[in-house]
Amino acid sequence: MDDQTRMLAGLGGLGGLSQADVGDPDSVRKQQSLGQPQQDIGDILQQIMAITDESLDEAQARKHALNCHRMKPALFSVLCEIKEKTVLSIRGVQEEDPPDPQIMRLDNMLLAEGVSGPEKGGGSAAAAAAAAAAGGSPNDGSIEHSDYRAKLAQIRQIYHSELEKYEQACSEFTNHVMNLLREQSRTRPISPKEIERMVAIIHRKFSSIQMQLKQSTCEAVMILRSRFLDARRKRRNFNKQATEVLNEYFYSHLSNPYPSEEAKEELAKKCGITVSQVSNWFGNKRIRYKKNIGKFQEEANLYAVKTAVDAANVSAQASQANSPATPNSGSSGSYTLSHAGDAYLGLRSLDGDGVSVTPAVQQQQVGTEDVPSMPFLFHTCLQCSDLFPFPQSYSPSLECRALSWKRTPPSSLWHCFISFLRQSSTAIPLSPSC
DNA sequence: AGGAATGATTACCA
DNA sequence: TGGTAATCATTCCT
Repeated sequence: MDDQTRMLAGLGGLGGLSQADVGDPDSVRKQQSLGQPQQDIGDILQQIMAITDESLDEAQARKHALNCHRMKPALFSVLCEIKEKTVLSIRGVQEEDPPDPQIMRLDNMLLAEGVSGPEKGGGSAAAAAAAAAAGGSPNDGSIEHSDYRAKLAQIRQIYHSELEKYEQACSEFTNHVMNLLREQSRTRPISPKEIERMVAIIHRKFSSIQMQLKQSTCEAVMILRSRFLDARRKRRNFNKQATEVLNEYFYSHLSNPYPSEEAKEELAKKCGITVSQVSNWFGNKRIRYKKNIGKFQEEANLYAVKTAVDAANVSAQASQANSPATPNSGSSGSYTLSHAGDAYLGLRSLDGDGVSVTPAVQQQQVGTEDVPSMPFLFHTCLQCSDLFPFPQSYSPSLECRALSWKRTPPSSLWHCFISFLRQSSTAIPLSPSC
């Protein structure tokens, strides 16, 4: 019995075709339709047994012969078609998945945190952003910053190595399955489309594993970040010198305690803190001062005197040098003199209903505020308290609280203020116009 | 230990 | 975007 014959004998299910009929599909149909007697189960079993008795070489040879048979492609495609129509069509609908929003979110986050995407500066940029958000000092910040960066790099490394492993496993498994299916497609109906589908299923499975990996990585980054930020919350008070510099600026700019970006930078440099810390400090100071001007009176007086003395010293030095130029007129960096302005207010004169200030103050006020703000006025009153004994019952801060710093005070408060001045004129000599 | 002081954060606003 | 107001969390001081 040659291979061809034996193979055909093995194809008993096809209806026991004779060798002469095998090459002709029409004769197959004809014989089936004629109701040719089916082989009984015993015959089939016998044939199966015969196959198991075959040697490997024989089986390979038969397989090869089967693959080469000219009927095979036609039968294969018919069976594939039937399979496609019955089994595969059921799950063939949900083929093209839209990109999972969850994965997109995770991807974006990993990219933003510098875990995925290009390595260059990724982690450090995120760390810097976190540092900026936290507004930590540059000195201790650098230590924590590098620590954060190192940990982030570690997470990044683990993430990438795991991702690589998954991708490798995915591709290996896909190849394996593809080869297996291709191999099997020689003996059973597996269309290329089905193989593609199988590959897609495998990829989906692996991408769900990847999503878990991404989720875990995101969690790790979040934990790291929160720890990093928590560490930064552990604040330290600024040193005495820094506080002094900030207070000096604040009280010498009491009418407008809003340092420009340049001034903030300069202050930050002087104090050894960040610009955002300067902003925080001024934010806190303004609000706390405004809330309780009385409490800050002593401090304000202290700085007013200090600044005035400093100004006087520099002025004396300038006149000693016989220089006609205004001291500090050419300096854009230092504010001590050029803005000593408000500090002089404690020593200023009063004239009429308006406020007459020293030339230095006038220079500062013109163009910034035509009308002094309420905290400014009340602070002035308090600074003058040695000269003007205000009644204890009156608390300017109560009125001030309701007003924002720069808002022009309502006329009633102006009148209130002026009436105080009038009352006070009995205590000390004032010009009749007061 | 407990309150005050203070730097940082957050929500909201213009 | 920068400011205010409230609040939190930590440090300082008594």
